[in-house]
Amino acid sequence: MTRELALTQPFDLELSLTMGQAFRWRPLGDGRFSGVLGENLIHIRQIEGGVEYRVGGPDGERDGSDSDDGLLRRYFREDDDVTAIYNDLSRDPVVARLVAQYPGMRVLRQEPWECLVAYTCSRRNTIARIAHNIEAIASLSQRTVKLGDDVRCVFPTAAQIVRAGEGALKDLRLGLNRPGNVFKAANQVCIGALNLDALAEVKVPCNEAIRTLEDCPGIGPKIANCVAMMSLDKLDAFPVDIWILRALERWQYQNRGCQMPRNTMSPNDHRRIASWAQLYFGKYAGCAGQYLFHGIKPNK
DNA sequence: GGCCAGGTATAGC
DNA sequence: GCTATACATGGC
Repeated sequence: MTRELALTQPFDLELSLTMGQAFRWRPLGDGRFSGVLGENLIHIRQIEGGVEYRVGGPDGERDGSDSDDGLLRRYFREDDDVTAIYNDLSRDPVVARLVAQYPGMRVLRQEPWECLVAYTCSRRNTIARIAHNIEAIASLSQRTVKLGDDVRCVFPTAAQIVRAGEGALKDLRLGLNRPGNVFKAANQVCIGALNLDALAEVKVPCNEAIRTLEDCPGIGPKIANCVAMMSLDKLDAFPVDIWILRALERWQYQNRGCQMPRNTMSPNDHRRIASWAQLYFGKYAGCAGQYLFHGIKPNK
């Protein structure tokens, strides 16, 4: 059964799903996208005034419900005041231009654990290969969800990854992300040393969440900021990668107070730039960063 | 082959 | 603190 969901604010489904923040959406070729959200396999496309979607679970397609609507609204951050965010971001002329050019590019609210693993795989990697890595890791759950002919794997819990073992991860060829990193992170979550849901609470400030994440082996400032922004509701987090550095340089942000790193970027350089960005772009600095990332990346 | 891709940990100063 | 370097894998 196809279900319609009204979305009243600026929204570009394809751009939001494919710009490189989330890695489990595949085009089905007819304007629809297939993706796994928790225990649900979603087929979705944009229509006038919102989206229409179908949903499947372990036993195949089922009727959508109000709670599925809620799941999608939450994922798309429909609860944000998008126009207010855009107005706030438009204090900067470059971001203002990008917002006008790409309206409706939302920051998706991803699952923290999956987001952490995905960005742990992002070191010196390409978006296509991160997606490939994530699908490989998903297969470790051995739990499928179905919708018609489409069969996908649920993303494994930290406990399932620990159970699968370090050797299973090694076989997946995760590149610079040593298998040990994902495995160690899974262990930290398993034993409760890293409680991602607690970090998502409003009372936990961005910088505190980031500090906690950085205590985890294999997680540095870039990944910590990504996880905070895209899964822990800290829209002021500001991940700095080589594309953001290029954007800051290309659009001359040195002239707006940004202190660029001299050579290779140290954790202190990252903290300095993130602090500047939070002052300069404001409380939605992460959204500004997402626009800079999209604006600077080739092959759009 | 050489270079690059959403970085991080480590060892040397 | 800062800097250089190793790290794993695949595409162009």
